[in-house]
Amino acid sequence: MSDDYKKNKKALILKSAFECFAEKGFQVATMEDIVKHSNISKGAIYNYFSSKDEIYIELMNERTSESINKLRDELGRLKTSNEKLEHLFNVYSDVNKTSDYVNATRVHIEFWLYSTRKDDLRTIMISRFNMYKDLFKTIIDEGIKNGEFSKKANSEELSLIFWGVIDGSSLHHAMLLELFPFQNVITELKQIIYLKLKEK
Amino acid sequence: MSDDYKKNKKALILKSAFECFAEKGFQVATMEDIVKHSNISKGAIYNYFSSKDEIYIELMNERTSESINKLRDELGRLKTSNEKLEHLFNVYSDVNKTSDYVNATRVHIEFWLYSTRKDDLRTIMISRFNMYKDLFKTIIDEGIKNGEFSKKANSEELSLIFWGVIDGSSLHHAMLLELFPFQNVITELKQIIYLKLKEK
Amino acid sequence: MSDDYKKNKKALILKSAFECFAEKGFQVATMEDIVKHSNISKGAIYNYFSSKDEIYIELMNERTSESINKLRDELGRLKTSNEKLEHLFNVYSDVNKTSDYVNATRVHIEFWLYSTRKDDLRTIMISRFNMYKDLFKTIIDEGIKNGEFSKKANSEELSLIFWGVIDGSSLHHAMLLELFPFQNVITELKQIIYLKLKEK
Amino acid sequence: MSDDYKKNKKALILKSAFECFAEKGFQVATMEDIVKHSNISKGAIYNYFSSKDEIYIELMNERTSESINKLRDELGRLKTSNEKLEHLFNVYSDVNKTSDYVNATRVHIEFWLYSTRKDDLRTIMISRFNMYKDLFKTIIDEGIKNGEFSKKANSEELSLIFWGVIDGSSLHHAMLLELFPFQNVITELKQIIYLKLKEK
DNA sequence: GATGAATGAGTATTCATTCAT
DNA sequence: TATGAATGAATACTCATTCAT
Repeated sequence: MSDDYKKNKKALILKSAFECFAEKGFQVATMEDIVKHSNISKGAIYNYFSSKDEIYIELMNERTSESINKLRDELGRLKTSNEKLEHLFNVYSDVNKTSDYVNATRVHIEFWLYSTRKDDLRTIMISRFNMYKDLFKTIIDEGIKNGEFSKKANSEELSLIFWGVIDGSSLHHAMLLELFPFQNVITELKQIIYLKLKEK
Repeated sequence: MSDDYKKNKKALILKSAFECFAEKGFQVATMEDIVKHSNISKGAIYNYFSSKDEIYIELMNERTSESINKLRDELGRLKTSNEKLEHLFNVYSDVNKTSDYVNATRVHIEFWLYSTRKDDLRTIMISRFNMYKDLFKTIIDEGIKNGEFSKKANSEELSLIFWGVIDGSSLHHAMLLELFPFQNVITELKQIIYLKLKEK
Repeated sequence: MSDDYKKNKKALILKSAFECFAEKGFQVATMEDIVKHSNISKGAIYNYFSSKDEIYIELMNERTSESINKLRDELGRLKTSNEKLEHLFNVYSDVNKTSDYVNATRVHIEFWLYSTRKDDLRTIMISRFNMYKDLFKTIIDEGIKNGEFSKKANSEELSLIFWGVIDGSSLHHAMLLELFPFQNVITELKQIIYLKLKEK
Repeated sequence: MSDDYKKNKKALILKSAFECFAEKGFQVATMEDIVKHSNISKGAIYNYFSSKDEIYIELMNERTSESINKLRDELGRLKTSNEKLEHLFNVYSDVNKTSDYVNATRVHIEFWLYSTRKDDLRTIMISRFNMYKDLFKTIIDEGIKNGEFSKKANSEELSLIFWGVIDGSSLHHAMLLELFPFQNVITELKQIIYLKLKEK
């Protein structure tokens, strides 16, 4: 079979797995669920992945890489630090409307907790986290350097605040759904962060 | 047996359960784990709780009630909105030093995700969330009313930002441990929120 | 404590046990059920009976002895074989109206099956069965001897038919309840048995 | 795997289950017993049946259907009401010699009691009972119509007596085994029923 | 004697993984 | 490669019995 065929099949399995994990949670979703959802036999799945854990890990790997690459790509196309920062806020301001985002939140946070207890994963997740952190931090640092932002801004902490709000609010949003004014929160967050960035 | 005896036993079981859930997660921790950890027999545990789920729910109920009551109590003793807000920041600025807090985070967030999928729990958790939200919001609203804070402040969104950072950063902290500068983040958060609260 | 007190308590326990076994069956009813139903503590019950099995066996012992003694007593007061036979038919013709009888049937037949698998009980139950069989058989034999019944009657087989119908119909009745015309069956049985008994 | 293979496997499991239930009773026999007796793994059994209860119910369904179909088939081949009735008596006169019959009795009567307490099963069992009842009753009714039997015969009650003796005696036989003269009882029953059927 | 909390072996059921076809 | 039947260790929960008070 061609490599393409295999890649496709793997992708199909991962997609199904994601949907099953989103619906029930990783622990509760069974291989049988994935079999039914994907219409791929149990044996076939085990030809591509050696365990349920591996599916989980590979799935999250792929999703995170994809998401971070996409972000980097988009940011790379923008010029000013202002534009870049703006873009970051927009991404998360829009994203919440889809019910996909709620599913993604559940799966990602469950995986985050899961990684917390596995040293090999923990290392990976920490470096991933730092990538996200640096994404924001670098924008601020560059903005400071080129005079767009105030020198008083603490890029490290502001970045951690930004990602804290993103993850914390995603968690809250996953529970409250339409009751949670995700967009307003992001807008306000942008405002107060800019108060700091423009502080004299 | 006295009511006190029973209360004590229940508390003992809950404490053990919390520690087991913290170590392995609710789904992975087994009743056998709790038996071994608590030195209380399986049958005895089932005399006090009708299921593993009930242990989980009662455990979280108790912890949340306790925590929110404690907060309210402490805030009730303070006079100005400034003092109250300050207190809230301090609570979460200090709390992170204990490894207990990491455990608590893991268990609480896992329960949060768990509740996301059970309608009866979801209702409860939403009202709990609103209590926390209102705790912060009320301080701001009162501060605005009595002139301590700027009228430009959006109490609702600021509250959601505050709790977003608390929960999001707790999650990040649970992974990064001492690598995560929890205190600095809170300090910075306080600063930028105050920028808004003091805005003219 | 007086012997009377003890006897009373035992009787109370047995009564409760019977009602629990009737409701759920011996295997399904728990000691806890008996505790709740009797308002006698678990420990107390074990002071009077050494096991659930013992309760069952003693309960059935008592009920069977009582029932057979009552029958013998009533029959002893009657003179002719005709009267005696008539009485026997009447007893079972009336008995079915009470819902108590359905309960008794369930418990007795379950115990009968249970005894089937325990050699010590089996011996006892066989001798019990023979007592019932002889009760009917003796009436016929005496009736033949004193000329009330035809010499062609096979007392042994007629007795077995009688008790077969009683037990079989009780079983059917326990399922069909008011749909089962117990009384009609007994009446018809009496008729055809009398056809034989009066055969020339 | 072919449908035949599956049917076979199911039959194998049911056969094993029947033997285990016969030996120990449904409640006492464990899934582990069936596993050992059948040499089929626990998981495999659960691939074919969703619970121990389902095994029980499907087992009894099958056995009853089979038995009633066989009876109907055999009776259908016979012409006169006399021949048909004769056949029915013969079936139960012969059947008792096998130890299989004792096992069947135990399992069937335990299931009868069990159904007594489950409304869905009760409905089914009542209709099953009526099939058996009608089998006998119809023979009598036809015999009356075509002049083979006396008009004085009450087909309904005679049928209930017949099945009462069959079930009651089977129960007695299950306890007394070779001590119970099953054949003689049936012979005598036939005689007295015929006395009625030939009554002028 | 009475109480009811504690014990822990026993039970039905699930599910990740394997493997013959 | 794909299939899905088979495996069996693992798990939540039950309940007869014991025993400290």
